[in-house]
Amino acid sequence: MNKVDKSKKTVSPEGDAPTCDSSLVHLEQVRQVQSEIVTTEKAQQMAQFFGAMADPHRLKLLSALVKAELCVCDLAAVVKMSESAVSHQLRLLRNLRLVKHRREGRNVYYSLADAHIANLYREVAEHLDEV
Amino acid sequence: MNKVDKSKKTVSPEGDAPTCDSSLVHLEQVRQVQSEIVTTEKAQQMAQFFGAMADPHRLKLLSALVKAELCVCDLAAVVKMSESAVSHQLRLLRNLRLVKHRREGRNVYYSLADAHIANLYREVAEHLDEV
DNA sequence: TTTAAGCTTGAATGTCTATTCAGATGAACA
DNA sequence: TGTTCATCTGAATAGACATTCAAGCTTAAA
Repeated sequence: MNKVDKSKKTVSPEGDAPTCDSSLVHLEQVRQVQSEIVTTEKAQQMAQFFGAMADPHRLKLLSALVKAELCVCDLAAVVKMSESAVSHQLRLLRNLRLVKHRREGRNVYYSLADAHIANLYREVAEHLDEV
Repeated sequence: MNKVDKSKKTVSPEGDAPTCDSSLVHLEQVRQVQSEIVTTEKAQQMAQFFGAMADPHRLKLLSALVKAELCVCDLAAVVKMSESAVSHQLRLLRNLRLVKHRREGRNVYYSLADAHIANLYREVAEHLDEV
């Protein structure tokens, strides 16, 4: 998770002819691919999403929530973190819509936002077993 | 992407009885879930993987490689980064087996390691469009 | 209405990460 | 063999992130 595009490097201005700073082996292909790749905005959005899952503690929280809806103090106990730390992480997951929450009395219960998240989690877990 | 488990917090030692530092609303459920969640090792492995996709520049590289096999200088041109920066990022992706490479003369061509990566990429891209 | 439990929050600190820069490697070509 | 091109690498700097600590809400029970 980082900023992005405080970059405007010195790369061939993609303007004309086979000019280039440090080559460009396949100019045509570069142009074509350049027009097809993901936009910076979308890439940032995706990076945020992947970033949310790029932390062992958050993955443990998610793997717990795959099993059951749990309140903060229980989650803290399950993953052995302080409640404050868990709360910070849950806020992040909440902001990115990976989890949702509801209040019941003094407790706040968290659960996965939707089935996609669980599926994605499982897919990667299985992918890594294959390799 | 971070270290993990230089943590051993002060949470109920999960050992015995209904003891607990700061409550524990559902002791039984906590025990059960605790036995079912992902291991720390696996969580770290998954975090590394997600971490590899948690950067806009790397996502652009991957989205380019979804379209075509490309050499380093072309990739640099496509995503408008220095070749050095691209090389650093590709090394990371290579180490985590997201991409593979082959040398041809003085050029090194990169491509996606397998179909899983492309699928995962597309899934998340689409998921984010839904919301 | 006091007190406390459950959760959230902001600031501060330590750690990790990405880029840049300079230099090194390996392959091709003169 | 010497030179150039394409890529890689290590060190250093700057920026991002996670946890802790202390304090602030909100709800329920005394």
